[in-house]
Amino acid sequence: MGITKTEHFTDEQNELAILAKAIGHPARIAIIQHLIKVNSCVCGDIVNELPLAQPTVSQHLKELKNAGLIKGNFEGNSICYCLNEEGFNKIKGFFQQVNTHLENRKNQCC
Amino acid sequence: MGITKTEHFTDEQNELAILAKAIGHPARIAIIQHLIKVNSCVCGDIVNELPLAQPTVSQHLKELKNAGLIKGNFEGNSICYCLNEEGFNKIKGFFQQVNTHLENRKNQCC
DNA sequence: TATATATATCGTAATATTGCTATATAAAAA
DNA sequence: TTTTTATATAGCAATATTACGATATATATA
Repeated sequence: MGITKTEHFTDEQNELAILAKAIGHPARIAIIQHLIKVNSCVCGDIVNELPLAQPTVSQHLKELKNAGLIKGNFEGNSICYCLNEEGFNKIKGFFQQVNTHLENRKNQCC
Repeated sequence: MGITKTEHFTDEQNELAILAKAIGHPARIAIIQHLIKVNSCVCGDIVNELPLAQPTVSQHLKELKNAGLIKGNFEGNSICYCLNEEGFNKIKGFFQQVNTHLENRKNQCC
């Protein structure tokens, strides 16, 4: 098929998957890393930073935005982008659970 | 195309993307959550836990294993799965950087 | 050894993703 | 108002992913 059976999973599981999937591309990792470095910048800077055509970058930005991982605001002629806490806070809890688990389990692994 | 230009990104960016992408499916989130809950279990338990056919689950397990997020060891007739610290440790640093950034930036966002 | 049980692989259909060129839109500057 | 600059969208080709039934493999038990 190629179609994910989202209806059989919980909202939380689907939401976490959407967030992780959005992060799961090297171009989008690069965008996030760049925004960490410069705090905020206009779209054009990201286009210059990446080895991809402008429409492709625009598409990646859209996906990050839809997932709630970045925000974009008009700033004169261009659009200023920065990280969106909301999205990252949602995944934070998941990885904290993983870490707590990994720290607490001693040699109970198979 | 449909082909990611991995050669234009750093090894770290590609590695992080592979890990996030592996997590980016509700079935694989469900598998990880189940392993957190029960510490370790055999493949069949996961098949029973998920609303997917056995070959589909097997495929998801393979992807998590290839990404280094779970480990599987023979245990008699069946295979025992548990989380693999290695993979999760690799993403940990990335999210720590994100969190540090989000905490430190005040209203410097656009 | 033969059979049962557990898991993986093959092959395939449906759908999604990636990346591009061409083009549209929208704000700013001339 | 026209032009420039910045970003988004449409449309498309190549490739990847998801899911399944059928089947292979591999260990354990009888």
